[in-house]
Amino acid sequence: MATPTLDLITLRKGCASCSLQQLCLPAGINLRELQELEAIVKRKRPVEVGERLFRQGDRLDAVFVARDGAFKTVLVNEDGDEQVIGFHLPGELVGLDALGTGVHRCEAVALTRANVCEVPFDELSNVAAHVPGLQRQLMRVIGQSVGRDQDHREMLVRRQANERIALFLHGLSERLRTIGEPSETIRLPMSREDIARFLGLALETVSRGFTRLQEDGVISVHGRKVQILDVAELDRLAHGSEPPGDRARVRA
Amino acid sequence: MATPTLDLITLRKGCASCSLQQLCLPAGINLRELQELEAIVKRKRPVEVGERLFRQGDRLDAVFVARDGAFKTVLVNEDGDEQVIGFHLPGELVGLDALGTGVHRCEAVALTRANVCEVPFDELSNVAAHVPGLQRQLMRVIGQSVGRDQDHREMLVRRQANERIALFLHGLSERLRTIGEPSETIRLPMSREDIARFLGLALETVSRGFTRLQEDGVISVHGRKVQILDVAELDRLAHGSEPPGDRARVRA
DNA sequence: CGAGTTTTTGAGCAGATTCAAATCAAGTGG
DNA sequence: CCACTTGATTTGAATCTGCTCAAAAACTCG
Repeated sequence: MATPTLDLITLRKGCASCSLQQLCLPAGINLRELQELEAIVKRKRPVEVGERLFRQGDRLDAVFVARDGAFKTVLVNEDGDEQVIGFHLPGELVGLDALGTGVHRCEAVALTRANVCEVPFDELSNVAAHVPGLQRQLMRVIGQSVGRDQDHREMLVRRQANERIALFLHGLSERLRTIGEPSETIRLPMSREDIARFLGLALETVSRGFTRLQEDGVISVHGRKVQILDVAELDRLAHGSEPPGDRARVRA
Repeated sequence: MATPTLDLITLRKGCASCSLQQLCLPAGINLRELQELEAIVKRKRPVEVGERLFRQGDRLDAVFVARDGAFKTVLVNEDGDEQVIGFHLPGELVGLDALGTGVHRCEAVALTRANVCEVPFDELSNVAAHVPGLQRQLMRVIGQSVGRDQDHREMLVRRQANERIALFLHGLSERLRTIGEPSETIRLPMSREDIARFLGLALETVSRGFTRLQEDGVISVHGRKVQILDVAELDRLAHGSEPPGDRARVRA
């Protein structure tokens, strides 16, 4: 319901006019090079909720970027239960998990209806090989992806559920801001269960965490609609300053 | 105490005769290319325990590979306590964390006395740019590094301390095997505290976990000397099949 | 062999999990 | 338009795991 006209434009006009241009692969290359990149980018019909871009064990043949919508990448273990290893917002590459082995270790599932660009990996490598700007940018987006992985781990090592949740919301908000979306009034694309499986918590613990943050006046929650009321406080909680004791008042 | 003669050899003869050749950057390139790579590799004097290869905030100017010994990479937060984000065995690249921003997000600390190869990153990029085999291999080792990050996260999302510990030992053993070291009789290069900070647990919990595994006959522990007695069982625990109930016997 | 460090062990407690039930949101079909 | 179904989220109560603090035991290394 948010950006139907935009989609049409980007669909027609491609990278050059895409609002994500500065964040995505095209960043920092000139027009001629852009055309070369654009020649290999495929724009597919919208992906429906629950559809997969690739599955575990698939050979790496393309990387994907959502122009809108959101994805999760999950690891399904032999018992059939899934572990969420990442959420992907527009402009963030999906599929880099296969770089090492050439085979996907996880699968990418659409959390919302989404439009994606598909970039065949071999061709991307080829173009990158003789377009230094793209090479560099590719390295950069890979690096950013690694950075998000590290952020994830920073959440997971926190021992307090509330810290993990605060860090999660904080990080999500930051990422929304960098892609130019409202970062304080959020409609979460993922369920509580997804969040729980992402944070290594029980679903109920996530729910309680949200409630707790609401009681403390940090956010307001209505199902998946979350509003950040006190950015500074969320920040503080995320970076795990004081233990939740009542010393907070003393220090403040 | 383990490989002093080997060090001398690799020191003199370089990549071509290094036992890690097949795992490290040189894998899959021909002799001429190897010489080109070798020309930029610096081999430094041994690094002492506790020495750092780089610190948080340092610009990325080189990546490192240990020929022997071990490193940890840590993140030190504002409160001064450190989070261990990785352990690095011989042949595994250290320093890739800076790919995204060009600045190191973490610091690399020697856990043992170690010999390292230092590869200036710019020069590596240059050589890689016109040596496709190296380019590919670079991607591969980056990918492997990403893979190890994912393994780490797989540990961290586990909610049971014992599962995390089992997964840790299991993964370490596998990695030792791939570099051709004894994988079932291990001398851990890291302290319980390092492991705890790596797994997001209290140090005591790690210790108890080891003890528990020993009581169950899966491993035998004497301080840092660990012997894996029941590989299959460790595997099973790591992949978190049945909850520790007594159903195990029924299924067995 | 001692001093210092690392590891193990113990006891009590706080926080997260589990299981269960209630509430809420959003469709669907009458 | 409303009652009803279905799925998601929240809340409650009891249990259990892992944490903290404290002390003992085992290693390391001059």
